[in-house]
This record gives sequence, C-alpha cells and structure tokens, in this order.
Amino acid sequence: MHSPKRMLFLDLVLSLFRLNGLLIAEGDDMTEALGLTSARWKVIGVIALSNSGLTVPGIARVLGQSRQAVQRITDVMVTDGLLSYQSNPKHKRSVLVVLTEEGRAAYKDLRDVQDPWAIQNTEDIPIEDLDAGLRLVRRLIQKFDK
Amino acid sequence: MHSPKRMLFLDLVLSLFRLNGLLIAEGDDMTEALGLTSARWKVIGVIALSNSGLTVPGIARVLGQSRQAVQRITDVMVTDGLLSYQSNPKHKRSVLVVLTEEGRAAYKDLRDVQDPWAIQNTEDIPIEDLDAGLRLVRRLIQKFDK
DNA sequence: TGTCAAATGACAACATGCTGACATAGATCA
DNA sequence: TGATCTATGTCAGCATGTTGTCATTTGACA
Repeated sequence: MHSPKRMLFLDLVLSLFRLNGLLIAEGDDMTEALGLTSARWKVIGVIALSNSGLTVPGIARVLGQSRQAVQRITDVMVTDGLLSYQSNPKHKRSVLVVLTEEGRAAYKDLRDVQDPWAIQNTEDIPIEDLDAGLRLVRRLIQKFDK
Repeated sequence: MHSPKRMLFLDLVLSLFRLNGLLIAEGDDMTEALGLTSARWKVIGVIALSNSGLTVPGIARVLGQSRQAVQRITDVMVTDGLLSYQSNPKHKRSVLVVLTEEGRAAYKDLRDVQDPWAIQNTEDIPIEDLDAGLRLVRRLIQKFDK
C-alpha cells in the first residue's frame, strides 16, 4: 500500500483535473473576442475536422459527452448563425450539423489564434515528450472508455 | 504551419478533455455507493491532505476553481454532516473547513475503493511512463497557471 | 494612525455538464 | 412481415462550474 506507483497515478489524476480547468480557461480567454466559448469551439472543431456531416449524437460520441448536452449547444449555435441543420439522407429525424459561412469564418479565426498559441506553448517541450504524453493519455482513455 | 508538433499538441489537448470527462465518470461511479460525487471527493481529498485547516478560498486555490463554487459544495457538505466550519483564529470571517467524524470515515471509504482502482489501472503501465506523463502535465500547468 | 487595496462572504445570473423519461424512427432477426 | 431492440429528439430536473456585484474584514503602507 502507498506504493509509489499508486501515489504517482493519483497525483497524475488530480493534476489532470487542474490542467483541464486551465486549458478551458486558456481557450475561453483566447476565443473571447470571437464570441466563442469552450463548449462552442469544441463543437466547431469537431465538425470542421469531419469530412462528411455529423449528427448531434455523432458529435457527442467524438467529444465523449451526452447527446443532450451537445444538442443544447448546437441549438443555440444554429440560432446564432454559426451552424445549420441539414436534412440527412440516411435518417429522417437525425439531421446533419454543418458549419455556415459564419461558422467557417469562426473556425478560421479560431485557427488564427489557436495555432500561435500551440506553437508558443510547446516551443520548449521536445516533440518526443509530447508524443509520449499523448500515447499515455490515449492509453488511459482506451482503458476507461467502455 | 500544420507542423507536426502543433498538431500533436492540439491532439493532446483534445484528448485531455476526453480523459478528464472519463476520469470524472470513473470517480463518480466508484464513489456512488458512498454517497459522494466528484465535486465532493475532490474537496474531501484536499482537506484530508492538508495538515492545518483550510479556508474555502484556500481549497479553491488548490483545486484551481472559484471560491464561490467551492463555497456552495462545502455548504451542502456541512449540511450533510461531512464537514464542519471551525472558527479561524487568524481571520474573523473566514472559517476553517474541517472533516467531521463522518467526513473522515468517508475519506477512508474513498481510499478503500480508490487504491485498488489506481493499482488495477496502472499495472500494465511502466512507472517511468507515469512519471514522465506527470512531469509533462505539471510543466503545462505551470505554463498556464499565472 | 489613517487610508486603501486585497481577500472574503453572500447572493444572483448564467453556461455547461449529467441523468431520467417518453415518444418515434431505424435496424435486426425470427 | 412483424416483433423487438437500439438510436434519436425532446423535455425536465439537477449538479457543478463561471462571472459579476456589493458589503465587510484584513493587511500593507504612507
């Protein structure tokens, strides 16, 4: 008991909570001028990265959130003109969520602030460290994502 | 642009969001039978690990959250008998938050489920990997925690 | 000591996540 | 085909986080 490994892991988990909060705060600060929030640029990012259209439950699966939470965000974003719903040939009720012109512009603006941010905050971190970290995170995700 | 490092970092950030949600879900499942939630065992953990007493804003600083959010949680936990407020010799208004008997019992129960969980989920991960991951996370925290 | 900035408590409004419940559409299979 | 299970939309309730505001207490400093 009190094995170093166990303590290390619990420390890692608590630190991840902390980092998560800081990253969301960073993202919110960064996109405040664009009228975006963390919940919104997550959705915009997922849609922009998908080739074919995505449904609301599809976005939720990518983000690992409930479809209801995503639905609420997308509804507001449609009202705000960033997204639009497009009839889905594969499903009568479940529409596809796509970026509007305004949404694509927002994604470009997002990239314009996000890229320098990413570059700046990794310039003193070896790429091997980032890669190893990503592999560990993915390994843990796979472990907990049942 | 589109440098591998930048893409790697953004991928890492998105994966961290995903992992954060999964860890909270894990914690909630694990402590459901104890009548705890993620917000509550975070608070209990912080208090249990502190030698001297902590004030509400102090807990908030450790967790990296707003004092208002922590205040609301602790108020409910006092009502539920897990915590109690103790007059603070150093400050007339800002009381110390301490664990009650019931709170200490809850912390023990928490440890009883958390320890096996930590051991089980790290048995196939080299301690060096965990250590490297923690160092990376801490490095990023330091970068964003102004 | 007197003043003033920072810390704290308290309250409100709001954003974002969750789960539960129910009806309907889609998919699977005997 | 028909029965049945799964996926989805929708609405509701709730937990947890944020920010903003204002009064009060602390603490630092001229």
